[in-house]
Amino acid sequence: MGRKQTKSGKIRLTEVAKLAGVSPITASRFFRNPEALSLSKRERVDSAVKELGYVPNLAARALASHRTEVIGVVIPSLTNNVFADVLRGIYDSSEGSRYTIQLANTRYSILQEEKLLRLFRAQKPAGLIVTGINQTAESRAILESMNCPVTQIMEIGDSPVDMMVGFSHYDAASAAISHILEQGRRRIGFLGARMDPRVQRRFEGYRDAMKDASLFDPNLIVTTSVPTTVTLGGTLFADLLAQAPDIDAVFCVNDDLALGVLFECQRRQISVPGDLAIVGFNDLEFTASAVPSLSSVRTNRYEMGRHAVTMVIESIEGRRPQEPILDLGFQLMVRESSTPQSV
Amino acid sequence: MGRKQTKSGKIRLTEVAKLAGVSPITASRFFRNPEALSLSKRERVDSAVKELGYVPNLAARALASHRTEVIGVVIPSLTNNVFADVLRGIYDSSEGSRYTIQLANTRYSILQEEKLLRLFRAQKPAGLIVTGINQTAESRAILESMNCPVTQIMEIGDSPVDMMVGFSHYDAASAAISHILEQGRRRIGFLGARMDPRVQRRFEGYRDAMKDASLFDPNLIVTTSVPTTVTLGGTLFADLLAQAPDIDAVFCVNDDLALGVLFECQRRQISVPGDLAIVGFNDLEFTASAVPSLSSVRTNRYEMGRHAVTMVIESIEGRRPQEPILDLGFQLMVRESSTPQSV
DNA sequence: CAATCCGATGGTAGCGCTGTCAATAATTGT
DNA sequence: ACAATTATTGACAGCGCTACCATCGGATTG
Repeated sequence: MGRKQTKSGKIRLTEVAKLAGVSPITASRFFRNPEALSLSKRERVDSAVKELGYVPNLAARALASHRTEVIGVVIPSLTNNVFADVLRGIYDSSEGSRYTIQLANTRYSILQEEKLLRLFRAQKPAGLIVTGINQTAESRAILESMNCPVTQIMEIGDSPVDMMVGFSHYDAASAAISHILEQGRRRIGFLGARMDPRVQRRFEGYRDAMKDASLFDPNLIVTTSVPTTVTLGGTLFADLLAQAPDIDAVFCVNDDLALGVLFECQRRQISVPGDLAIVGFNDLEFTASAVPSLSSVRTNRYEMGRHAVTMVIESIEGRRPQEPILDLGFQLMVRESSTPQSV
Repeated sequence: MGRKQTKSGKIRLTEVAKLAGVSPITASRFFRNPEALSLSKRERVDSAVKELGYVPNLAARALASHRTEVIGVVIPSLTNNVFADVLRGIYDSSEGSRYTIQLANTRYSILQEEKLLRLFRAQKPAGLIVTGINQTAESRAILESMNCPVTQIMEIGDSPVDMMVGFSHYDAASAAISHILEQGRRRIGFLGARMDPRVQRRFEGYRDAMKDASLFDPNLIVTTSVPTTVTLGGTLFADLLAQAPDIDAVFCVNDDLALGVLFECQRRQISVPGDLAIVGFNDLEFTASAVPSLSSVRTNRYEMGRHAVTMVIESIEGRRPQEPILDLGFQLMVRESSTPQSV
């Protein structure tokens, strides 16, 4: 003790080992499996590490061990608020751990996804988190050939590549429609933008719920492949009104569209919920303070991110979760926009 | 040609070199500096790479070269829409390049920032992008000791660590206030949440503009350190009304707050812009379709991300930009919420 | 035509760490 | 007390690539 690192040379594991009076390999084990060391050596290495301010060289570690401590995350969009929340959960959960998050963005392109997955496979990540359950056959094959835990997020289905965290978009949409029907509304419009597989599932939930009630009508439906915005909500709603002027409710596949509809109603002096009920999806923060407050379906996105990372890490470290499929469910948030006016 | 890789062994650079009939080091140069190869060898290596499906081992490369191809990005928040746009620019710009983005989130903690910077320094990134210009002395020292290009984003100032891309929050806020004053409003409230350095600068812009007009009054100011939300906008506005019932305008440090104010006005039947003008900041998408549409200050966030990456990469590759400071400016978006009612 | 230079190529020697397996010390059962 | 077993520890080799020279042929020059 009392020695200082003054030489120009950087500190390698060897230096730490020398100072601690152990072999390099023992020092190495200190990081990977400290329990395997005797208490005395562990303490000696520990203080040597601190004294020298040693930082492991990750490249060398990866090269020697044929492993990395990277968890790959593949999401389709960075713009979408929804993924921001998931990402926050992912980064928060990874923080305490030794693992690093490597983010990749497919921009909703299937080809891009395949490319990215191939890239990830080449880098041998410790784990992988991918969005959705509708990978192409090719992508799925890559995922299955990947020699690491994989968690699919955002939705759940029958045949996970490995693990899944999400909820049923179909059920969530059905629940929303049931709620609107219970309010006595009959002409329920559907507004959808960027019809990715999950939005598609919400549509199916809507469609089947309407069919079950014998209220299905193609005129009630307006969709587009354009990315979602608040402004788009207004535009689509205008289209919907043109197609079906007698609607008394609208189900929007996300809250941005719902807000756009609300604004458009204000513009056209359509009373909400008097003339029209609105229900959104995702329960973004603003829904609660809109006037009238917007009903929505709460999805546990932050938790989804957290769980996904936790499951992957546990799995990497040999504690694979009992249940590979985790259903985080949803909560219907009934607010003013879909209930009788209380004034 | 016509040979197939069937052996179990993975493809290393050596295999590529053998197939191409060159030495490994020449094959290596093919990736780093193809111009240095003769055309014939370049073609031979190229086809060997393709035939074998060779993928470089990045860990080995990093270990041997003492460099990585990672650009670190340090941002204070993942929740904030503003950073989502910047990130999109960053990821989009990095995509074509050989560089990988490594994202880290300080959650607005100075200590966390120092920790992350230290971590990055240890990993020798090829470049670094950090948020803001108010690093602690310690952080700044780390940045300066970092042996790579560094770009500070979101705002600009006098003494860049290396490079900067951003705009003047002070000027942007001043411009917003001037505009409101031009509308004949005199009692202009200030609403601020999470007073980070940039928000602080906007405040100063507001304060000085008000002082210049001899209209400054502490009662017009409501701020909090709580993270910003739409709901919070309503709450702060209620506080402001209690403090200064005679206000005729509000400048909000971001659009979420502005939307919250708008909703609160709807709730209280305060006419906008009749009784109250509202101006937000950032020009998020929804401002244009709100009723009334919300005036705001457009900031070029996506471009900021793009430029930051480009500047860093150019700099890494020896083409350092002439001007280390890039001012992306802002645009005052004047909309209904701050102009005379046109009805 | 020799002296010089330059562009293209290759040989050697690691980068810093960990996998494998052998060696040694500590512990246990009978 | 002694063999058998289990915890600790270490030696060695090598992961896949590139830095650093050395080399070599050919173009340039006077």
